[in-house]
Amino acid sequence: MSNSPATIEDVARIAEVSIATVSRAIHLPEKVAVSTRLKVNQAIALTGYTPNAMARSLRLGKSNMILVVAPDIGDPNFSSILVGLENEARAHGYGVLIGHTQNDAQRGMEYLKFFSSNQAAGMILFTGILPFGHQSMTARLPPTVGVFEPVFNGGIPYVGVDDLEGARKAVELLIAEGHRKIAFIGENRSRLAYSRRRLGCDAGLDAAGIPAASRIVMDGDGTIESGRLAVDQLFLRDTLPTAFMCVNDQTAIGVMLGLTARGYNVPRDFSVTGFDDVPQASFMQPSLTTIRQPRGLIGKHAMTLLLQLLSDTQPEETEILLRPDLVVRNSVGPPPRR
Amino acid sequence: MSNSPATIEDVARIAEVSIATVSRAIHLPEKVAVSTRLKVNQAIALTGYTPNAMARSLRLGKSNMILVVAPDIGDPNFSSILVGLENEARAHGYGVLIGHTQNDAQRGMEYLKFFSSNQAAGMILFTGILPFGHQSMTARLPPTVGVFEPVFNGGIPYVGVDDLEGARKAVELLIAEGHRKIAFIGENRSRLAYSRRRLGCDAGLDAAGIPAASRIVMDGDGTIESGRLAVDQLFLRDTLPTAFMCVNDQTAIGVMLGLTARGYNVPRDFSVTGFDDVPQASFMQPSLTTIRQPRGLIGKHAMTLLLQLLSDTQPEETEILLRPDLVVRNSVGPPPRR
DNA sequence: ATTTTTTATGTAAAGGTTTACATTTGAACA
DNA sequence: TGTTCAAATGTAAACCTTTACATAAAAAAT
Repeated sequence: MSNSPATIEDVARIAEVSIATVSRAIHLPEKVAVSTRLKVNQAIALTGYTPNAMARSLRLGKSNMILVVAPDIGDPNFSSILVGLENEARAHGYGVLIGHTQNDAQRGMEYLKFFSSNQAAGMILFTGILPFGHQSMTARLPPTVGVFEPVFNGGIPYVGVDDLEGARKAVELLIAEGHRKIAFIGENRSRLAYSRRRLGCDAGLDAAGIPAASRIVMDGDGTIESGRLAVDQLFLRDTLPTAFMCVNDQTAIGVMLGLTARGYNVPRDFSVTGFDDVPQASFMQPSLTTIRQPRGLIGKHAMTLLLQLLSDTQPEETEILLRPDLVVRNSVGPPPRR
Repeated sequence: MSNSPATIEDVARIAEVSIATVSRAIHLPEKVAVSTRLKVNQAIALTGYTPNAMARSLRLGKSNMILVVAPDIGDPNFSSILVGLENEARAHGYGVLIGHTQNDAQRGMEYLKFFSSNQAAGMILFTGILPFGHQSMTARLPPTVGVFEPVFNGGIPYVGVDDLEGARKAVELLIAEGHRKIAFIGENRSRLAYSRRRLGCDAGLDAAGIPAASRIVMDGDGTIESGRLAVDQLFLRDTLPTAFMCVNDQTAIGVMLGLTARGYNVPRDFSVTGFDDVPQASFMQPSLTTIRQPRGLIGKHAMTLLLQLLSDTQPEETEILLRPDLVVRNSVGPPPRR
């Protein structure tokens, strides 16, 4: 029992074979005689041998780590997706590295080093923007898959929820409850997922024959604050909606906070919907009606896709859209009589 | 411009020196003549050379990755601590790997492979229990630091908030408001942080001269559900408290949900305090009075400590306790008149 | 019994670093 | 001018794998 970890050579010596045979016994067991395979396995068990991942990666010219880049690790959507990613990665012998950029291109660039230094084989992008400056145009990108939000620069496979369909379900619920004046909160041109949600909202309103002229759209960046702000701005106008369809749950929370602060009751006076179903949504007062993101599944699929990319299997699909489910809670009711 | 990444040899050729000199120019610049240093740096810039981390780790017998193990990545406390850890790690040339065990010893064991295979140099433990079975007693552990909660097995450095002091601040607020019948919700012997909070609560009650006989303690595991359950059980008894001091915010949320469901108003009928100040706490109705965890700071300190351990610097302190701040919001008021 | 084919194993190189040791260079000294 | 010493650089080994190629052994074919 030496105290430094066992190497393949220790195993070979004990099993009385060459190191090549040990390596083969591990990676190509069918190429080695049953009797030797047995000896090798015993030696491995005896020594507690684990292959040195560094030496392996060096020889193979390929790491077994996946870098997950997010602008904000604290995003309530992030952790469940990460769980999905991590499970799937581990099942295939990969580990997960994380990095957060805080929307700083400088920091993004630093993560590129993980690839040039061979520390990571592929990348999962949590937000739809390549975290690198425009230098990245010259350096070719590592195998990359976007999650949660389509990648703006294009050409990068993406796994997420069907935003358009989800938004449509939300607006259809509001229409079914009798709402006709519906405000869309969180218009944002630079967020592709948000644009799609806007499109879904419009599609639903179109289908219900609600004239474009009567629609209200407020800008927002998806933060609680932006939701609150939108409410304040709306109350300055003369026409108020009866329902707020928010681009995400954070915005919806902001809207509800804004309405409550003004003494209104949700859903009696106004209805509110969100999107994402973050954990918080179910504990609001009232609990928030929203669209569920299948976060674990998104992570799983994205990792599968990336692993395919890494093994040079051309994946058949370049955009996987998962089904969004409507989660009906207590923030939606019929519009008040006027 | 070849398409495979530049190696130290490419740099050496261009700078017209040996690879040893290049290596030294990078790691021991003072050992190399100014003129050559210049040539080397130019060659590095020209080639875009980044040292191959695998080769480096192999040679050094040491990885530059830190494994962060948590039972649940989705824990609302986790992400901010992770940010602190990651910032500090990156500033010292380390990367952060994450793993979640879901309290499964089997999974925990798998993460041990990261060390035997040299993929990680040290470990941050997010919860006070070693994630390995009892085999770990034989294999010696990698350099490890606990965060958020002291490690049960002992002997492992720990960085967290001063739980006792924090709990004491919370209970003192309740006492100052006039409460005398205070229930502690979330007693749990296997969670060291929770035990300390209980101790802090008792200390505050002792100091106020509130007799031990009049105290109420309910078990709980820190989940929302356990908070709700505790309320249900309390209402079966004949003596009710006027205030609920909860072991963490999740529990407090559960308690508030339980009280609201029964038609009571917080803080008019009952007061509630939490612990942690999770993001959700400020958006509850009413917003939750709680104790703030300096999460980013905890991460930073923990990583500093671990880095010291890794460089064989014996750290002077083995337990770093950060100051907990009371965050006064709207869930606490005077007890109702009876 | 000899040759050919198949199967199992071994040998040695390569992957990109770091660093102990050896060598060269040039300055300082006698 | 020749000798000594310090500083700067180079050479080569080591870290641990994987795998192309070579070899040996066994099985199959002649």
